[in-house]
Amino acid sequence: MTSRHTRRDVVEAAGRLFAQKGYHGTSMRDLGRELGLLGSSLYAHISSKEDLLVEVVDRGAAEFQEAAQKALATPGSAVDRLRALVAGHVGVVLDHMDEVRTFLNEARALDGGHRERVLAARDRYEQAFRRVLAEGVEEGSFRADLDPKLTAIFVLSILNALDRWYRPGGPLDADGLVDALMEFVLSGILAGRRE
Amino acid sequence: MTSRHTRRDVVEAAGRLFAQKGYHGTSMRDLGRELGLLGSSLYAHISSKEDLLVEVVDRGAAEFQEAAQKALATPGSAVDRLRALVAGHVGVVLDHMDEVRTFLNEARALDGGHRERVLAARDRYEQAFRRVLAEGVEEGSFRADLDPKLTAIFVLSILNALDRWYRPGGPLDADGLVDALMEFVLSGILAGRRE
DNA sequence: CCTACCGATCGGTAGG
DNA sequence: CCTACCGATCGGTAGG
Repeated sequence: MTSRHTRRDVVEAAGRLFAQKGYHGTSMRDLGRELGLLGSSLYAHISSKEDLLVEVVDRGAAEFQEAAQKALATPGSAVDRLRALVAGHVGVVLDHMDEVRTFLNEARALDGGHRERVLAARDRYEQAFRRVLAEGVEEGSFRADLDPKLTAIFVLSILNALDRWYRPGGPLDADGLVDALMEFVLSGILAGRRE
Repeated sequence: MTSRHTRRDVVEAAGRLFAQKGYHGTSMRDLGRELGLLGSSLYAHISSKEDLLVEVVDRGAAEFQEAAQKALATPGSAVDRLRALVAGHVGVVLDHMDEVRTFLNEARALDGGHRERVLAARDRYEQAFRRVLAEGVEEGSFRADLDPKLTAIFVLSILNALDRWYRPGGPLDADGLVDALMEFVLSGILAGRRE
């Protein structure tokens, strides 16, 4: 056997530590220790610490983008597509927590060009929500006075905070979480609006 | 004149840089440059970098706590108190953006004891929201099946993301923001629920 | 993947 | 608040 770790192992471990302690809070020696080797040995697999961050963040971005594309292809009403977007987001958070947290919190550690690419990816993702919200207004499902841009921000604010509190295996499973999210977003909290 | 900067100046500048680049992304020399002096000169005002973080974070926590206490004292219905909590939060974000961002994002850089204190402060603040939501259920303003704990998380998720996108001086002023937040939280986005 | 390093930068101190 | 440092740690490289 030649080497016991693949480049992929290194990127995954980096995601774990960047998510936990931040990019600047993680040293290459920390990362080596996580994998059971020396910091300097990592350079057999990668060429710089910043490259690692770029790769982790890009994976997060790609997962969200893919989930959004699938959700937008959901047939039915705008409500159905919004639910698909929310369920897709929950799925990405559960399956790729570390990349998601790094994508959301560590973009500022990237240099200008890479940071702009990440912000552009976030904006594209947000557009998927805006589009579905606007469709819902057109078809009459959502309030006529709804501001798709502002509302997309509100919905995404809730979704982007999931990694801060939601723990799989707790009392609320993924389906229950999606239901609770949709009820809150669709109907709010006031009583006496169903009868 | 003896010194041109007060301890307070140092703490404020630290808040600015910690909010912008993170605790680990800010060096004492960066902080000195921000104030026009050398990194080593800062130690005439403070005793360690970590102390600075503790002080910035504590200020953020105190602002939120104070705002919550005032809001809870608002007479009227639970809806009125919820609006007061939301308006108070918006006020704190607008007036103390740097401390807020440091409080929300840099707590993990604190050592165990200090970090626990911050998490306890966040929990107390969240409790204020839970209490008002539970009151609203009891008085019949909010849905009977509402989960105050989960709903508090949703509302605070939206509020805690404000610093990521809201810019004073833009098209939406603070009052308009509070109105939009309350409409979203109270009524959701579905059409045909008012008539 | 390790050994043996490199120059740069880190938080912080002594003394004025 | 500066000068002149300190030991520790940083990201990274050469050579095997």
